[in-house]
Amino acid sequence: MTIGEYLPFWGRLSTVQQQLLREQVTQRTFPRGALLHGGAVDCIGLLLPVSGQLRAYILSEEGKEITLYRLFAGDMCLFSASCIMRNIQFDVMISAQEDTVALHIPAEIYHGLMEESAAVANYTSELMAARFSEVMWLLDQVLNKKLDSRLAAFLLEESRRSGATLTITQEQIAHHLGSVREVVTRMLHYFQAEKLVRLNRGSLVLLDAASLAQIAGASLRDAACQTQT
Amino acid sequence: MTIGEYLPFWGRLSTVQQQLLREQVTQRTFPRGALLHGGAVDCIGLLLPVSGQLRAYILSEEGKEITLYRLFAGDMCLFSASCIMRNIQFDVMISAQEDTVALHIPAEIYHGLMEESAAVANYTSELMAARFSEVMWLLDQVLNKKLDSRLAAFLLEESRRSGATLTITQEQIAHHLGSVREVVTRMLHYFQAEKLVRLNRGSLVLLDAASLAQIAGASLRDAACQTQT
DNA sequence: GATGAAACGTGATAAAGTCACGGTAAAAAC
DNA sequence: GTTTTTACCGTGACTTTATCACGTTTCATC
Repeated sequence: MTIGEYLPFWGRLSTVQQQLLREQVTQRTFPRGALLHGGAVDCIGLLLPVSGQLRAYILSEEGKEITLYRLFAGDMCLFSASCIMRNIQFDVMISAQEDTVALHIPAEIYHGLMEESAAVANYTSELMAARFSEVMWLLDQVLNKKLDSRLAAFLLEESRRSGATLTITQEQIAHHLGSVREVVTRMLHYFQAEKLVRLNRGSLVLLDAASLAQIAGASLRDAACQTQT
Repeated sequence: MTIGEYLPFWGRLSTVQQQLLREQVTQRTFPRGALLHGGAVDCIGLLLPVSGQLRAYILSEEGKEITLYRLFAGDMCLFSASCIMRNIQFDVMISAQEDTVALHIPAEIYHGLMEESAAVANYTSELMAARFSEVMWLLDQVLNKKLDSRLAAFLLEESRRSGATLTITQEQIAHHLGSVREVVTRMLHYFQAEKLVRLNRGSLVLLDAASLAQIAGASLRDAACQTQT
């Protein structure tokens, strides 16, 4: 696996810069559940997931979580580079949702490239704009949508990746949505009463995706938006 | 007023680029309440407020608003440039809170500079990071803070600019906070009962800033953060 | 099979948003 | 200068979501 394929600006780097990256980029693996960034964990540089899944989220003092966005193979993880960005002082947590392999670019290296190369700097802008866009979408959801539609949309999005059976606890769902377990439990039971899902311990099965999609309404991002970097 | 003073990257531009800006940048004035961007209003390029105040906010289908951030003299308004940024597809509204004078850089000009100059591209990144940071702070507030502390913090921040008497309607306050008038009304009456404020039609007076600050708690950004660009 | 932890269930209460009014003061119209 | 209109404010009833405080079930492990 060559580095260049993961970096859109590769072709616009000098051979010296390309050589520098080839020497400095390393591959790292993170076990499911590992915390990659946030809290006490220091700045580690930039990450490019090759396989697996990373999750960016914020964590309140009381332990409430909400997922900001998730990163899959090929997406670039900017916030592991928050040290690069002064002006970013909020604390985003990033953890591996599955066993994840990622390419690692040390922060100083990337920072140096940004200074030298307009292509790299512009790529960084676009990347940040993409993440910003996702967070704005989230803010709109939190403020203006009801939880049942957000929950239905979440279930449908998950099932796009893993099929009708989702292996996830109700507490994890609540953490994704920025809600709490009790509320998710009650709502899932309402869904079950309507024969939209079947609940098990630690998993659930979607029975009626069409009705869920109707409840989800505008909270459901279409598949096209998902793949955007 | 020279353009260069408003643009940190001015010194790192070529004389040709500087000349281009001098020719293309114009001064515009917007009356209080004018909508500068969002909804049907098209992309206008980049704005640099010289005096006055701009407000960026989102608007739900039902008409609920929340302020994302505000821009004062010297801040650069990125989102009027969302056409520059593909990847930004959410709809941020920007309106003049007061009569506002701003320098205007046409979108194509700025876009061209970003392509050519790493300094401009990096400045754009930093700017976006700063806005992103503000929105993340807001998201945290919305999710994790109670409305009384957010309201108290808002009143204190406003009074920093305009003194103890705030000329603002309860509905406007609600729009800043992403809440609704009724809730703000009830909470303000609670504050009045506690002798923290005195309410009038279309205005209110802060009576006990210290107690308000205590209610505001962690929702109150300190003055240092305010001036950051 | 006992034990402990993780996951789930549920009722009571509180905070905030929604709905539907109605009142009052200020501004505009005549 | 009154009348009319509009913007702003007040309030009760109800819904949604969060919080608190438990209890129950399932599962792995000794």
